[in-house]
Amino acid sequence: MSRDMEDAAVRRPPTMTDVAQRAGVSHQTVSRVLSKHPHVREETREVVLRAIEELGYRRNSAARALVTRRTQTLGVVACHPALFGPASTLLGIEEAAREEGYTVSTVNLRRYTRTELADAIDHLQDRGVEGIVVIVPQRQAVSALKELKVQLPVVTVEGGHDLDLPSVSVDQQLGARLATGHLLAAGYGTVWHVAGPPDWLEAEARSAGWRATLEEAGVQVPAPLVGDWTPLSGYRVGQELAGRVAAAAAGRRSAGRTAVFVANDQMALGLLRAVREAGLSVPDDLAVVGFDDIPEAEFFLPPLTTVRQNFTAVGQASIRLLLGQLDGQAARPDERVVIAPSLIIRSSSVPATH
Amino acid sequence: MSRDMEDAAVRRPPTMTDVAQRAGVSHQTVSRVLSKHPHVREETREVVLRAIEELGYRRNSAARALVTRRTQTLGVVACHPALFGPASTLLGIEEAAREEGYTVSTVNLRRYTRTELADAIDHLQDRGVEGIVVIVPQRQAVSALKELKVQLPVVTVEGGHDLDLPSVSVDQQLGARLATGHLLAAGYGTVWHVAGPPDWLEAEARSAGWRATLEEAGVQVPAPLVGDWTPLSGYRVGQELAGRVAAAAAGRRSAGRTAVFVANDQMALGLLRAVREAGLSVPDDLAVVGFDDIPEAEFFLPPLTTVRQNFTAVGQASIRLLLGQLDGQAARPDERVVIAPSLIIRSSSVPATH
DNA sequence: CACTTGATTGTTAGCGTTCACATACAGGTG
DNA sequence: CACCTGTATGTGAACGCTAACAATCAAGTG
Repeated sequence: MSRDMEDAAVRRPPTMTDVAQRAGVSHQTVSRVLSKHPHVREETREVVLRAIEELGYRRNSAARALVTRRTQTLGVVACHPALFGPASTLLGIEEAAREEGYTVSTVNLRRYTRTELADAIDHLQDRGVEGIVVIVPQRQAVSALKELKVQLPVVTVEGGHDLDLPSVSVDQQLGARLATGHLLAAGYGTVWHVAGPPDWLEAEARSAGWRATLEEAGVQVPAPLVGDWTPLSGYRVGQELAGRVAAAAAGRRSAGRTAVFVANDQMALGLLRAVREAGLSVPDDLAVVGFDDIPEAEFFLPPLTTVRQNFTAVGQASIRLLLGQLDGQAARPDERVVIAPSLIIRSSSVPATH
Repeated sequence: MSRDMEDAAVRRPPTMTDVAQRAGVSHQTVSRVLSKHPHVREETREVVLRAIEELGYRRNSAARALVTRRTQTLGVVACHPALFGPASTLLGIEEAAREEGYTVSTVNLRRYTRTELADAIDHLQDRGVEGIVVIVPQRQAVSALKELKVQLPVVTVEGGHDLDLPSVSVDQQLGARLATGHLLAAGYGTVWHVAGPPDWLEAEARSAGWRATLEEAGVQVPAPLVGDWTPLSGYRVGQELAGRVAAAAAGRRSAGRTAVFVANDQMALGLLRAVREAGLSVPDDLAVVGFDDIPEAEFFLPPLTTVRQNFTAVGQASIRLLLGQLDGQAARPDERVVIAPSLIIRSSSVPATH
């Protein structure tokens, strides 16, 4: 009985003191070896390392965190992590963090309500993360975050730059300008626009970039159509658009073919299907440009011209900013990183007759 | 100077003792309130809660973990987390874990070498996770894991059931049978197969299910074509297949149209494009069935018949198994969970002439 | 009324680290 | 040779919490 209990006690993981005992040194020397302190004799170092090896010892992270006040953990709040963009960003963040010796704890939200966001941040703070990256693509979430007044260092991603927090985002306006400009340059008279949901900052910025480009070119700005990022919404909008294009084609012959800039690739996919079903040809009757460059885009029918975002860079930048806040005690709410997207030209925007 | 230092010291987060002092009780009473111990007078409970509120106190998770020996954290090792399947599984895991009061730390691998896997698991163990979910879709990774002999509870996902570890996976064979059977039933004489990379267990199982179904039906089994999951590889294979189908069509008229079961939706997309470009029609000249039901599949041209996997269920099951191991001390390596997939029929496999 | 019982609170001792400090010894310096 | 300097080690005290054990008091019980 007493023996059993002893055995059970022995089975618990070895501590630094156990290692010290085995190596014939003090626990502090073991600690020094582990933290690569310079003043340790090579011989003792080896003895300690051998003891560590033999016992299968690993430092207790909780004890370490307790005394150092550092958990070496960062939190991430994400939404829609099964979509290509968010998932890629998440990957970039995790890799960059691990590179710097940090672990990442993620909380995924189904919807972006104030409560859910608050709960997520609470959860992470309770777990002792040292800082948080919040992916806040929606206006609603941004204002919720503004009211929350988190005690920890926070970096926002895709949340615009209105907040008094360091932020990283892709230059969505630029992306929209590249797309729209490309279509105008290719000789299309009009560029329609299928926008994302109104409260998404990315949707807004892409709309704004599209509109500005048209205005600057002195072209009339058609009323934007609105989708919700899903292929289905793109399909529905596409049906409507196909109708208008067909009517226009019947009305004025050769008045300059029309084009459409769709706010993401998934909606563009749905739109392509609708256009096909309407018996129209892409790009001859309607040129299409998307946004995101999901892996599938190259194999759409036809292959989709689109705007590529460097999600890895976004992830890396957000970690850089967060760690910057952790090191330099002072928060620098003015730090903004803007990543430039690039246009990938494929056949959905290049008429064969060209 | 000394005042500054005092201020800095004061600024550090309040402890349980601070709360106790303010509430006029012992720190232990505060602890009892927090852990919902029954024997606390309602009045004191309120006083304590108010003090907590006023000081903005939160429990120090490191101190808690140190004494309870529980970090309330689980680790996940994933690969290709930007792909739909893995990302969805990850999401399911995180949600299920959070539901149970656990936090999830993720490590993403670029490639599945033994070293990378070992490093990832090491990293997680160093961080004190209580258990690990490993998504091991490749044979190579499974054998690496076998040799690793991790001390912690481990659950494998999509790693087959050969390991002496609890495991969760989707019944890939069944999925392949549903797909192949559906095509045979629809009257297609032959079902080709585009397989995934050979060392992927999912690819193997899907091949096996396809082969078995054909054999059971007494149909000749064509040599499988092989891709690497990417749309590009599907495109290349599709070009080859289109050539054969065209040749066959020229040779024997109406000898029963052919069909192909592609091991994932992305390759199916590439294949669809190749078939189109070859001037053939899907499903009239060639019926296509995919696997995964990615959100885009419904909007392919034509909409893709495919096999849907319930990734959320996979995530939940893996957490259930892992927590089961944590509670019931004894590891139960015999626990297997198999999730049944379902066939989603769309027009890529239903000829219009039908 | 002494005696058990249960509710409510407090006291003390770790958990396994790191940090600050003390100690011991070697080699140079005046 | 006393004295400083730097290297190499050990000692003791936190870190902030929970668990185990006391202690106190009110309410029943025989």
